[in-house]
Amino acid sequence: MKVERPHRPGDVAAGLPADRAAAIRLAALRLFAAQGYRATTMADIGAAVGIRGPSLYKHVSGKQVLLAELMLGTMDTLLAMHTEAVDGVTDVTERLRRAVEAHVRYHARHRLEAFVGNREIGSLEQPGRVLRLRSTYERGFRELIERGVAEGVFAVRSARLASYSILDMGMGVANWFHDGGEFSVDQLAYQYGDLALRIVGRDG
Amino acid sequence: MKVERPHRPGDVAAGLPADRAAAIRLAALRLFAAQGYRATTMADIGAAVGIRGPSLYKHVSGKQVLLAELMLGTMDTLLAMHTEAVDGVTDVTERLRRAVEAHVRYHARHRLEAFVGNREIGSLEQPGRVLRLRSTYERGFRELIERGVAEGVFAVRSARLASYSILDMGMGVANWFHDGGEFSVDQLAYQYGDLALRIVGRDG
DNA sequence: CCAACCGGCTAATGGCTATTAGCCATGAGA
DNA sequence: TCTCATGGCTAATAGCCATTAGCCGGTTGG
Repeated sequence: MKVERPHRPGDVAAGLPADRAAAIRLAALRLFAAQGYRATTMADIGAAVGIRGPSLYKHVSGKQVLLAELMLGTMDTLLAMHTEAVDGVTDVTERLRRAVEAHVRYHARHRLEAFVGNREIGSLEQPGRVLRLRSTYERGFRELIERGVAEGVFAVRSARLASYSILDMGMGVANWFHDGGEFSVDQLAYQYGDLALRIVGRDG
Repeated sequence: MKVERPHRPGDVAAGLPADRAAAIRLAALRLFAAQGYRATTMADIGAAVGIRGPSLYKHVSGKQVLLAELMLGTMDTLLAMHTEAVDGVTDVTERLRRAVEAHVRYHARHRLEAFVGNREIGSLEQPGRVLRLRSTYERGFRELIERGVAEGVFAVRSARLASYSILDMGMGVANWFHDGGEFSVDQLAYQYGDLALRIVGRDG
């Protein structure tokens, strides 16, 4: 019945999943984002890839695992982008700019993942690992701002408040960004970098 | 069985609800915040006020109505605080400061309402009214920033980005604030006011 | 004193859901 | 050609849940 077209390298870049399991994960992501985890049924996910609910179990092991893998992958990608952006940069201003740009880029490019990741932590049966990764990520920003203050380059009353502000405004991007809007991802990242430097009192 | 202690004026201020219906709404708010709307059962809400699920229907008309009233009340309060804060203030800098302070005060004082309001819009069967109120609220900030730019007092590349940033960082307060922490509500409001003025390029 | 209401309760009702069991067609490899 | 893994399917399992129906003890206004 199904004509299993062989997978070509370009497909992933074009948004077409390589195999059925990947298609299922993508459909789950979209549905979790649009309706929420609990409101999404296995039948919904199945319908989105053209099969019935129970048939999903031939490819993935369950709904909760789908969510858990999604959220772990999200945090891994975010942390990887952060590390790569900041790697080898020692100047604290430049380092903050790059960290914020990576943060915003992530939330614009992976808006559904970010959206689900932020809303559905409570739906995770074992949120510990995800929460730990998130703490690590947040701490990186706070410590960077503290360093900038210690070096006399930044001026903030509270590094904690400044880091929360910067992180929260970047996460907000996932709520409204869409391709083809007023700004490209790069423009957005740059402008949020500016705003972040203003927040820490260093807008040179 | 139940000893209906007469209600005294101080009770509301102490967090004790005036009547059973109010107690139910408060329990629902807490549970919706902690577990999510869909994960919260009528039995849960009943247990939180010491009765069984079906008995709730003697006081409220249903789960969905509980959520809808909650979210409408949330937006009404937020808009009322905003209006009261900026009423009669014409100077654009001062007006922005007061608007931001009201915004942050709301998200610190009513963190559960804000939390639920932001997460459960998708659970509302008729979100139109809430979304309209939210748009109105956002527009107020954007137009205020545009005015500041037009007057040459603020300097931002995009009033839209600046307003989103300010709103998002204020909303983030609802995610971590708790009484007895490092900052009081007033301190928080003031500091976020400063950060907002920095964002719009006016940190006088 | 008593009738009616209030506000509990338990027992349906009607529906939905994740997951498992077991069946079957297809197609590929031996 | 035969076998068997693959990946569909439907039916069954084992719940859970919002809401309604109907019962009943206590309180209270007349």
